[in-house]
Amino acid sequence: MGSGIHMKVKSPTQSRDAELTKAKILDAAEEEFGQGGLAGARTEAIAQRTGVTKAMIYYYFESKEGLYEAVLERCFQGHIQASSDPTWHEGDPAEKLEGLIRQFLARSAQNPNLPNIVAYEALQNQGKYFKQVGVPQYYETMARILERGMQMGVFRQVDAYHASVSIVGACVFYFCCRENVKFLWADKDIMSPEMVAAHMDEAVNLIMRGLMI
Amino acid sequence: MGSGIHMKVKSPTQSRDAELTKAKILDAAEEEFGQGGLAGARTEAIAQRTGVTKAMIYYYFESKEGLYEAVLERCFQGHIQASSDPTWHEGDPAEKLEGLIRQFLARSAQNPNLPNIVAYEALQNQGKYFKQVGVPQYYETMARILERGMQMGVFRQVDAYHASVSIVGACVFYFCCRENVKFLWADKDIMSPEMVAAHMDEAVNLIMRGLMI
DNA sequence: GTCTATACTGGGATAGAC
DNA sequence: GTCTATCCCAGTATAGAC
Repeated sequence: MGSGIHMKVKSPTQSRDAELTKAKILDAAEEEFGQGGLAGARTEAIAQRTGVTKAMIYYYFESKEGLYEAVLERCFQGHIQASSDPTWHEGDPAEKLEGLIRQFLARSAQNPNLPNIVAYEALQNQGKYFKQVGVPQYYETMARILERGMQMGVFRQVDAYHASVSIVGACVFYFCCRENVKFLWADKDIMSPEMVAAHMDEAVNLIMRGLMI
Repeated sequence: MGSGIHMKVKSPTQSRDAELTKAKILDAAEEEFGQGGLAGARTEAIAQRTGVTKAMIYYYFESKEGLYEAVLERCFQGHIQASSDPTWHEGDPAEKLEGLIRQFLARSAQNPNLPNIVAYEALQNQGKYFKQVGVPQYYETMARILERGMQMGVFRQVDAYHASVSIVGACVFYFCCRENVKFLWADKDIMSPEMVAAHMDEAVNLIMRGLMI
């Protein structure tokens, strides 16, 4: 998963490994940005999580914004790469859409920072960095599956973009507003595997049935 | 709507009207909290919008948190009062649910601060103030309509709470993440009446069809 | 490459005059 | 009831030693 360029075998056991430090900063930053967004995150907190000093952050990423961009690129790479797979546009559109949605839900459940960052990006930064990283193309992929499904008579007639946004909303709201809705399940952990599976099934059913002819 | 206690008829025309000042602060604060949430809002900005000084905010609301609570109570009062209307639980459940959803969408469109505050509450405050103000009961109302619809055989069998969350998500995501998705419509204003109406129809159709037997 | 120390700024909150 | 002035903490960013 590393760049592979840095394969020094004799690297000393001491804490002077640039790639490792960078990676640790990115991990900590993702967590912080997930909690406060770009504006709310504290560089001091990121440094403390990482175990280095604030100065290191500026040494490697130049600014808070630079770090934020690096985090965004790294953590939405999965979504973006997945969405550019041409096989989404072959075979049964209903099956493909369900696959895309389930993958999306699985990623959100596995890393709850992602949904938070999505919401914060819109609220704090007007989606500026998102556009830069190429997230909008994810919606394009979904819309294209919908278009093909309509042409093939699998889906009813909808506005592909509006529908895509509503679909993503039905999936992601549970995660990014989990702190608001957790009160509905006093005795359960909202991110437990069982609860996540239940949300997945409910959301997928609502969406797929909502689209069928 | 005022307390009624303060009914001085001979109040001078000069700018020394407590109720008016309070109301102006609340208006400005709602806007600011909509843009930055509790943590991100700046009291200085609220004061400037209002045309008074920061000191006034503390004079009337004691603290930033106090102001925030007052804003929340005022601006979600509509949702909460509406949801406690017993007539939601009479007549055709499908019709009632659609009515509730359309009302919810209309309110969100009319005051886009609401969806933003909803999201910020979850992200920044873990829904703490929301619970205080009684927002969770809104979901209870929706869940109850769903339950009755299932009993009557109008809706298919779903988990009423999970479904409610997905429904709200499908409705509200368009608004609170409008800055992320605006790029999908390069030439249109996402909050224009036409676009809002289109979202409404798509969301309502997706949800209602998704629930029907 | 990593640290300590510090310059600089912004923002919440309060004291006290009017 | 409203203002000005100010305290003080927190947070970004940098300089410079090691």
